[in-house]
Amino acid sequence: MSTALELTPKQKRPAGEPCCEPLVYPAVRPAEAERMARIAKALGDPVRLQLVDVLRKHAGKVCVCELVPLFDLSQPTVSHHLKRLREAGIVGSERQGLWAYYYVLPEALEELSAWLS
Amino acid sequence: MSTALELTPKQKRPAGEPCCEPLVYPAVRPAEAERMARIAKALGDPVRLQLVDVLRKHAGKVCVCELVPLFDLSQPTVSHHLKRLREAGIVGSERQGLWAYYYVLPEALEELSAWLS
DNA sequence: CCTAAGCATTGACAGACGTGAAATCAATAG
DNA sequence: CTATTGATTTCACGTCTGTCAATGCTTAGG
Repeated sequence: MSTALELTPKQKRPAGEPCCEPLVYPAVRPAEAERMARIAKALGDPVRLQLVDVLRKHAGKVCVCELVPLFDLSQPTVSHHLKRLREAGIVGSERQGLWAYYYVLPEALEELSAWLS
Repeated sequence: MSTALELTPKQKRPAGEPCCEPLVYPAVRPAEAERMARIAKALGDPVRLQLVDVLRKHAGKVCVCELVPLFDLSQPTVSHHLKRLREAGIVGSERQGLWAYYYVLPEALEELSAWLS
C-alpha cells in the first residue's frame, strides 16, 4: 500500500525516441487517495453496498433485525459487515434497549462522490 | 458474496413490542450492487485510485513507463494494478510499438458516481 | 540472427477478507 | 436472580490480495 508519489525523474532513455512526451502528474494527494480508497474498499462488497443503500434510502435509523432477513447470510456475518462500515466511518450505530440501530453518515461519502463526478 | 435479497418475511416476534415498525426494502437490485461493488472494490486501493486519477486528469492515453515512476513500487506490481483496473472495466489499454498506453473508460464510473450522489 | 527495452505473467509468501459456528455480552421480562 | 432475545465477538477455515523476484513475451535495432 505504498502511496509515495515521489515524482522521481523519468528513467533515462537509451537514445531512441521517448515513449511519450508529457510528464504525468498525480492530482490527488496521497492522504486523499488513502481516505477515498478506504471508503471505496468498504463499499467494495455487494452486501455492504446494499446495506448502505438501504440505510441511505431509509433516511433514518434502521434496526439490525430489519437488515438481517434482507440477506441470505447469518446474523453475525451481517453484523461483521456493519462493523466494517462503522470502521470506515460510513455508518454510525446506536443502541436502544435490546436493539441496535444503524444510520448513514452522509459526509463520509462526499469526498469520493465529488472525486467521481 | 451472497446477494440474494429475498425479502424473507420478518421472523416471528415472541410477544413483546416489535423492534421497529416499517419494513425496510432494498433499493438497488443485486445485479446493480454487484456491478457497483466491483468498481468500488477496484478503486479500493490507494495505488489504483491514484492511477485512475492520473489517467482521468490526463484525458488521453498514458504510457506505463510514465506511471511506474510515480509510485514506489516495482513495475510488475504497477502492471498488476493496471490489470485489476482493466478487469474491472475501468481502464482500457493499447499497445503501440514497444509501449503500452492506458486510458480511462469514463462510462465505467458513471453508475457508481450516480448512486453516490 | 542476436540483443536490449518495455511490459506482462508466474511463483511465492504474508496478511487481509468473507463466512459460519460457537461463545459472549447487553438488556429486558418474568 | 434467571431465562430469553438481540447483537457482537471469537475462532476457524478457505480464498483472495498486494508485493517482489524471476521469468517470459513482444517489438525495435544492430
